[in-house]
Amino acid sequence: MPFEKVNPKVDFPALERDVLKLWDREDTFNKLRAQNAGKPKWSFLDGPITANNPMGVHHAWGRTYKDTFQRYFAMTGHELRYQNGFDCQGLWVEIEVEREHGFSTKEEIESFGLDKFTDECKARVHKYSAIQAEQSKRLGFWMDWDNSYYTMAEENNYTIWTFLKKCHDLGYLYKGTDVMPWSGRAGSAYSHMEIAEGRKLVTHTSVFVRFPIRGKENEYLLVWTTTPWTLPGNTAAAISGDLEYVKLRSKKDGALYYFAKENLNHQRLAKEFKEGFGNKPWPKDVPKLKTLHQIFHEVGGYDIEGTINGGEMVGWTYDGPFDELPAQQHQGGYAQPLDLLPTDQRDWPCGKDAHVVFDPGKDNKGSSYVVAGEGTGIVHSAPGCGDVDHTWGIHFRLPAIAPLDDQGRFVEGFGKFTGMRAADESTAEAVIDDLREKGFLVAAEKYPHIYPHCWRTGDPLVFRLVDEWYISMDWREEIKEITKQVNWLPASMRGLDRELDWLTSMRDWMISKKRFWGLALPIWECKSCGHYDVIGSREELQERAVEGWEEFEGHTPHRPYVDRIKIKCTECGELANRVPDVGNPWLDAGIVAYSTTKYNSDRNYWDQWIPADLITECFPGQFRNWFYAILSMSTMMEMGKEKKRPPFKNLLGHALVVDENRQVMHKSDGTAIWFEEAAEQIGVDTMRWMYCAQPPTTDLPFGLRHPEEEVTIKGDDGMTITHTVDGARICRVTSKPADETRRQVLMTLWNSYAFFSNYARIDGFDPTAPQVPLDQRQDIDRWILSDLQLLVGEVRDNFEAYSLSPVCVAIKKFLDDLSTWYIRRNRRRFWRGVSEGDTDKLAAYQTLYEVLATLGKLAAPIIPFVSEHIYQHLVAKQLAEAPQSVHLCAYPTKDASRVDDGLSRRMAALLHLVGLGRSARTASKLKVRQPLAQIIVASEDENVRGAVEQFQAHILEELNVKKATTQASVADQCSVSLELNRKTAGPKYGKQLGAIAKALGQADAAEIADQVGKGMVVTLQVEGQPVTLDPPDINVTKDYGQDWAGAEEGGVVVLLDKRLTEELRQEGLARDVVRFVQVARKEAGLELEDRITLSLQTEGEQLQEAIEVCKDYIAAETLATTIESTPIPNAGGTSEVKVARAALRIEIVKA
RNA sequence: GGGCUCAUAGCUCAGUUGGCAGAGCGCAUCGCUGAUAACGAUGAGGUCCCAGGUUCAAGUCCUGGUGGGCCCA
Repeated sequence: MPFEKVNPKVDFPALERDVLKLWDREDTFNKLRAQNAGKPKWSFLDGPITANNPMGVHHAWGRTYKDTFQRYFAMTGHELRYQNGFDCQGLWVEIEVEREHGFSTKEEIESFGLDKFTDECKARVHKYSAIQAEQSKRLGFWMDWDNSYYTMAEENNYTIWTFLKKCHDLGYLYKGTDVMPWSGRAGSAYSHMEIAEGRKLVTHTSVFVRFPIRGKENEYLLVWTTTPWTLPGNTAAAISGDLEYVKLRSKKDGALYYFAKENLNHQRLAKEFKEGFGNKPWPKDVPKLKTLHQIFHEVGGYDIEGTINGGEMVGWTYDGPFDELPAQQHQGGYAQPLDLLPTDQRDWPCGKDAHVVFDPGKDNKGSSYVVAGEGTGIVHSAPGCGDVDHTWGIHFRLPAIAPLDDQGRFVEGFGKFTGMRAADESTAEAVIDDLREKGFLVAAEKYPHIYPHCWRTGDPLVFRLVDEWYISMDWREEIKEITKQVNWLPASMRGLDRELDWLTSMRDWMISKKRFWGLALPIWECKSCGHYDVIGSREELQERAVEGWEEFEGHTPHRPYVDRIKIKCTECGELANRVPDVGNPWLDAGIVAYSTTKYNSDRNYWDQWIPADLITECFPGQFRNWFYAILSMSTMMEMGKEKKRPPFKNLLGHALVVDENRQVMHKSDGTAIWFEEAAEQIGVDTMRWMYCAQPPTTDLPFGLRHPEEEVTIKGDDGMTITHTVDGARICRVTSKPADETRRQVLMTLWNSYAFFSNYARIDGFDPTAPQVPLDQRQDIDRWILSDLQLLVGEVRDNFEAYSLSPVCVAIKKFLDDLSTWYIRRNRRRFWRGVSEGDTDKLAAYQTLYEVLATLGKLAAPIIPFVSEHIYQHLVAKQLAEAPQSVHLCAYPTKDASRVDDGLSRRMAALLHLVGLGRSARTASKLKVRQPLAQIIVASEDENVRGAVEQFQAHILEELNVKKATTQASVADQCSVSLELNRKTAGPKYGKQLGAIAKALGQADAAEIADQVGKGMVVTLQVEGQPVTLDPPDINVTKDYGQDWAGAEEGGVVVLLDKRLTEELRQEGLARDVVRFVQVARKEAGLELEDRITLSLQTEGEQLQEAIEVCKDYIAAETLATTIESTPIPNAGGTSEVKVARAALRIEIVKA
């Protein structure tokens, strides 16, 4: 079968779609799985992708890594699981479903019906997991798509139950109260893991408020807060014993204020006013903040009446700003009923009786909790509204007044505030108005700051006292031990240190969320006695169920059905209900090393696949999220075993995909690039190469989306694509890195393939012909084959080390050598006519064939589509017994016997000296088409001299010279200058170095260069003392006369003879003519093998003479049967050019 | 506030035990080309963030500062 005629202009996306159809038709993936069944296992564990939106190019980096490694380990003969994962449960899905229905509160969901709501969440997950699967297929991601795992699956949820029961049995599960960041709209607390992701710069109204000190006339504590809504919950005032406080007498009303002395003239947010907050500027509509001095000065001035140490204020009591509210008068705090408080808190005072000045002391790192800073050095403390305040409250017996319900609104007991949303600015205004009326307000101002927001709804978070379920982290040392067993890659990311850091400092893990769609926490709590049980499996639940099993049976363990089940309290015998909370979604993803590998149902299977060999994910965030969850949950599952297994052996992280200007891309402003847009405009192989070649530590500047430029993509069979699968309009995507990749890698490979294929077709090359033995092939053949073996070794080593970037570097370098040296140097072997028994031509074909076929296999895991296309045409269609797909082939192994180090070294030397030759020509403005009489190569290095000898023909041709000779030195053909080699001389002579360099500059350069050249020790007089220098201590540079063009580097000197004879000049002109004729042939659209009649007409005498002298040469090069000097009638192509300033008219016609 | 980390060409980044400051991209000039919208050569472009210190010698080691990033509080 003849080889394909290859068009150098290739449409890669179209080619990729064809290859996808081929794989589909041939069922290639399943053949691969069958072929590898029973072989040694290579285990990959997929981190679940959130099945809530279509894929963008930022997802494709990790998925390319996953596919590339799977393909490599399949080709090296391993059995794989190919299980993809979808992350299904959690608030993010609920939010989208809420949006579709226009819900904004939890009540609306409840009246809609929990059963219908969770069904819709499931449906949404199914919709987007299907979309993501289709997109992944287009990326070439080979997975067992019918066997993907879903974190909402029963096995996943029940395995988490197993985990939670283990935690409970070991005493790590507990119920606690805490003040948590809370989203009113989402109706949910946020774990500390999530909060970091939603910080925004906003402007709030902050207030200075005065608290009248009890027992003193007209004296006040001055406090400051950015959250006025917390003031109704005020319980105490915190100071620092390390601070000095001023007594300031205001002239306005004679009131005496206490606040930290440092704050009087403190320039608040002065730096932010000038420089902004990080990369965000100071908000335009917010004036510069006033100092306290200014505030008091502007209302009539003040006097300072002395200072007092903070410690002396401890124990003072004061009147709170909202003591009239019922909430302030409720014993033990508000709004919890007294009998539900922990017993030791039931005798605590009510809020209004607790108003005391106290010193909370220092945190665990030794710094004071209260500092002067932005406020007044007196901190308003509300244990029901603040995180740290709550901790203080427990320690100092300060009751918590919890004002908010689960929607973030004030509950009963707060007077006119009841029903208001804490996060609304109007609530702050209402509080401020009230304070003003009652004479508590000193000043209010606009205050910009970074404030946490709900990362899904965008609403500001408030702090709310809640019951939540926690896993204590007292076993963090065990998690660390497992963590240390993992190989964290890339090493420079220091992943192990970062994870250990997190494990050291993390707080107990809050695992509950007061929502609907998620893991049902298997905790059944008895209302009457407070006892709770944790259920570890479906079977256990059935056994314990005393009510509701019939309703539940046939449903997944989700709300609302699982809530129907009641069990009998083991303590008091009453009915216990499931706590309504659902689980933190990182529990869902964290269990997959156990759930997806059938830990509970087929322990033998788990045993074979865990620990996984590899997981790979995007780094940012995952130390606190998936990495943390999977490591800690796996550790718990291993508790009690003698030898604890890590869930995986290697973890490979990578950075983010950003736009070309290194900005994060956003869906909201249209800059996020959808997967299809990129795939069809850039090509998937190009993208895959970009991802693999990128150092994993550095963000990948992918490209730009132009939301204003809509494009239509021409698909197969006249089909056009205008929208993504999700209905977004497809827009133009540009990418300089992709263009570069396509040009330098894919096009070079394609062109090399096209070159081979087009000539092999003309010549009828038969790949099954007996191989020309290596020792009968040219040196350059054995060189490229030797380098090919070295490449195989290097690529394999790096794949095994999970290091893709060096694989790409090595392949690209080889491809470059192949294209710009091997093929370039051997073109004439392919051009010349076929003749019987021409083993040299056959050797060239066989060499290039082997290189391309092997290269295709090497690159197949990274660029599976082009590799497949090339393989199909070079191998599958040519050799009947060959595997049907490149991906069914065995990955190449290094054959050390074909490596010839000496040859590789000499070829490297040759490439170097040819480069020097070109640079010498360029420097002397002698273009390569102009033949020169001779080249002299001088070097001490025998590889260089050997190269000149061995590759004589290549040097003559490549540098267009008539003769090449070597010398050990060119000392007598040049003038020299000297320089001291400080690297070698420094350690020997130390302080004398400067003086020696000076002496060397003054010495006789020629004489010393001669001595150095002969390897002699050089003696210099330095400051009256003799100093001896070894030859390596002196660097010699040379200058050559006007007859020679010289270039030197690394001990190699190349000299080109610049003197031109008449003959050389004519030959140069003839080569110019040939080149123009070739251009004319190409423009006339002639085929490579077409013969022509040629006419060359010129007035230039020298040119005419040159054409005459070199007629045979010109004819042979241009396939001209005759060369005329008169016009040809009906010429197929004509052109007017200038050769050496003479006009030349070229006419050609097909012969 | 604490910890970690980074600062080198217009851009992105290398820079080994301290020894003549580099690569890729971009730009300019020249060249090669009947596989190559490719490629090759050359050039311009530097306060190696600042200030001290150690050393014959510091981009590199030490101290202090400035600025950015990440993490924790």
